[in-house]
Amino acid sequence: MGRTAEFDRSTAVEAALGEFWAHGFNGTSTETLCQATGLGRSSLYNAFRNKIGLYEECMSTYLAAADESVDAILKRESSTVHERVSALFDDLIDSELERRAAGGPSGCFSVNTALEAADNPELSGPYEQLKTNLHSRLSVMADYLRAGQASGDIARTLSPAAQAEIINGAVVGIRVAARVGSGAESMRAIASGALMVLTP
Amino acid sequence: MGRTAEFDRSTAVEAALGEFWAHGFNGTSTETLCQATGLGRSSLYNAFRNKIGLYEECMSTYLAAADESVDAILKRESSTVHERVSALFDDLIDSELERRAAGGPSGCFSVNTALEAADNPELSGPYEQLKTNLHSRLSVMADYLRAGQASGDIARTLSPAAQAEIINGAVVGIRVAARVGSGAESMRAIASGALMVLTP
DNA sequence: CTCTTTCTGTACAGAACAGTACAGAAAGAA
DNA sequence: TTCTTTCTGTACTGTTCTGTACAGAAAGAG
Repeated sequence: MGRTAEFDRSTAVEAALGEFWAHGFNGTSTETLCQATGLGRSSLYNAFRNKIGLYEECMSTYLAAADESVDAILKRESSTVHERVSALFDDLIDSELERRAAGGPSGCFSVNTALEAADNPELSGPYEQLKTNLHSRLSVMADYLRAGQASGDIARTLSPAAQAEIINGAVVGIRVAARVGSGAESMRAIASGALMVLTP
Repeated sequence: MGRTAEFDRSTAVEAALGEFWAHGFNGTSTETLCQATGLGRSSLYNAFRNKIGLYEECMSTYLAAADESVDAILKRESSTVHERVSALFDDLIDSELERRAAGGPSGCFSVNTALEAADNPELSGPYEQLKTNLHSRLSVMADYLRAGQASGDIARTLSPAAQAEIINGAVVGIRVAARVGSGAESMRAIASGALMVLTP
């Protein structure tokens, strides 16, 4: 059976994610990753193949957690569709503020990756991961809004697909604002703009 | 007086900007910058001090051009405030599509920098440049919208400052969408959302 | 022309980088 | 115990990186 690993894989991935999130792929050295995870070089390369392999696992972990957090809010009972989308923004803004207060990285790991990976063939793997996730998220949101329009919770001024794009755009706007150190009011303003479009 | 330089400074900066824009600061080597600008290492370091010096000059150039382009549209006579903001989005989306068609870098150099520089002390110079520019842009836009509210062109539902944040958020959303390869409809949807908030 | 200054090309120094080789340690299997 | 497998630490390889040294080329000043 062989010697058992001394580290916890998901803890290591979480630590590596923190570094990649803050400093990007090119801005994070393998030495830094060893220190952050507590792993030696051999263990790190043995477990994740190489730097890109580790990055891809960080991305998967991040996307899965993000999806789950959104789903949890959207599936809440006893509230209207509009209220749940509003709760989504509240949750997003709260988590940004908490992460900032805790000294963690601001903004969104997948937006960071999107910008860094767009013209970097080495990162085409994560870039495709991310685009696939974006499309599925937009389509889930559009379906959700379509139901909201049918039930009268959501304005019918624009198509569900367009509204989904607007929500996603606002989420991106808020995360970038967080990254440049904007205050809570700025983020809340963006959220309120998107919500106005949904209000019947 | 000494030997005259064989290269044109602003042409070189433009070429370097293209590389930084596409691949980021960490993703662009000085060797690549030499090739893109056509300068030898000595000339490059002699003219711009170091990699960061060149980057800062790219940033200044980019921000000046962006400011000028926005100002030109906002100062147009013979149209309402609402129409000019709408023209701003049209121009933004057109330029993204054109740049994409021309094989140039998508998205926004300053948003890219914002995300890469946020936790990178080496890039604190450009990061501050960028934040200063953002604040001045928001304040100019808010003043502009305040006048629009007074003249009845712009809805009074939200404060001019909040509306300025919403417009800026939408611009960021559109630029990030462009970076991940989204189509024109996606970008236009985001623009239409922001414009709805401004419509009286 | 000659002198001084500035630019340019080559070649290089020193550091940081991603990834690997290998020996030894740990742990279950037989 | 002994064997086999897997993990871990150290040391290293070759590459790439930013920045510099220096000699020579160009161009105006006197």
